[in-house]
Amino acid sequence: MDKILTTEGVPLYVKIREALRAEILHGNLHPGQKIPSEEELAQQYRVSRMTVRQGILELIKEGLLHRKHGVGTFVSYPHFDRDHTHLTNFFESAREQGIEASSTVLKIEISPAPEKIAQQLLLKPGESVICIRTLRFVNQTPVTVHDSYLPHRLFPEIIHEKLENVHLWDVMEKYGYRVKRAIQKLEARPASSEIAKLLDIKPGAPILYKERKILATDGTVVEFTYCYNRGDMYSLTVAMER
Amino acid sequence: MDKILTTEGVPLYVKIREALRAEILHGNLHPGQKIPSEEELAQQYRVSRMTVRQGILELIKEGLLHRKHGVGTFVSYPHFDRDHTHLTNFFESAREQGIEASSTVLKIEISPAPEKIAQQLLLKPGESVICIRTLRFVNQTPVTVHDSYLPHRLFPEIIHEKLENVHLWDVMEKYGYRVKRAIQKLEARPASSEIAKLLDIKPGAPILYKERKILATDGTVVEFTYCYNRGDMYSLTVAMER
DNA sequence: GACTTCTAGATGTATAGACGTCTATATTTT
DNA sequence: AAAATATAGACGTCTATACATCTAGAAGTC
Repeated sequence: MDKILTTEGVPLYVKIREALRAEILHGNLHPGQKIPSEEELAQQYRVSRMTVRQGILELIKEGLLHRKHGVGTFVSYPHFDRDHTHLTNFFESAREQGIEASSTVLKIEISPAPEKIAQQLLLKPGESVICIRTLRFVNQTPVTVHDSYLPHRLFPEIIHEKLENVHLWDVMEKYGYRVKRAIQKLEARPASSEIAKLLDIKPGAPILYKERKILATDGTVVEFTYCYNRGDMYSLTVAMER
Repeated sequence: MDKILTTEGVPLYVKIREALRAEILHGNLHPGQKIPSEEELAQQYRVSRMTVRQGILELIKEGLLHRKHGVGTFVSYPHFDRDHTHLTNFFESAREQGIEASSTVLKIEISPAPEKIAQQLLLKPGESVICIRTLRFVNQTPVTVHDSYLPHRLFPEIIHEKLENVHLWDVMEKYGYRVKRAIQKLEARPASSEIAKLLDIKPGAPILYKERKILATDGTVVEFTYCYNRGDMYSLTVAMER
């Protein structure tokens, strides 16, 4: 079965990588099965072993294949993706789980960006930002306080929008920015008296504290938010890969 | 400055990778700066270009370097280009940041799996598991308690291994399992008196609590761990996509 | 001055071959 | 039967070389 790969302009190792991926996806190679050795594939596709190797190594990095020195290369078992890698919208995921969710806006104002915010949003010092403090409820119980900062330049009219019970991200889409990626830093912190009062808990009670940077599809930083989540009513599940 | 790397048993590309890492960490190469070309490094270290390339490519995968076709290879800016959103090995990432890390084993025993553990590890009820409690230190300060559960069947002799100051994942590799993926559930919780004593904090102080399931490259569940991290000394950064 | 073209330097792709190291299995020895 | 040993197969490391492609800046042209 000598295969000749004729498409031009595509590197050979990419063709081999994709050929292997197709074999796996179509079930010709199934999970746990050993694939042909580098040498065999090299002969089959009439390329050098190093070229085959480069293709295989990329599939290993992706997690589709794995190998063991001196033994061989094998197809990995697919992992059940229970939504973990994905960024979810508070209202959407609450609705999916049949939970009642709502939100109120406690404050909204325009002011010059504090230094840290300017740095995170890639703004010039003093450029103006919209600051929005919201309180979110699950089944009428307050669970989260958000202090969000958005570049005023990108969303000039947002203060006139209805923001109650609406997700900011949906509003952003009206301005042409679709949320794509979040980078979140997580810590456990004691509740300050201010936050404790809002969340109806004791000062010092554990808070899941998040600093969150949101990027749009084009890479623009559209939001920076401090999140204070009630420790006893909030958990976050994430998947990470090596 | 022709460098001869004499240590035996270590691949050349690893030596070059570590030499470059050292240059960056010690500030001889600073963020944004262009590093010597592959050809120059090859001559400097007296190896072939492909060997240099392999070392560089690994640092790029780590996020320490980045490159542009036709231009050159550059040192990344920390906390900006550098990707700290991947699953990291405690000891490796501490070393990369120049932080002193250590760990001790408080308990190790073999017992039948509790129901929840069996479910998470995909074991039959009552199948035996290895339970390991470790305490991790950063600069001599205790920061994390781990209660890890591994299927006994997969790692029969692990209780005889040296586990102090060694990452479990490195030991697992001896048994042919390479860690690939983690699914982690995060919460903020108050410290129990037991955990508080171990971490040298007050009971009730905030803990970043994690339940962590670890999958190997072939998809096997190799570990389930409860992690108790000191809230004031531990943070986790994750990236999520829509 | 503005535009186009050329070129040096850097990374990207690809080859062929050599030898090292690891693992499972078959073989031999005890 | 059990243990030690040898071996074949597969991946891991490394070299030397060649040419392709990309980018920034230099050189030339209008």
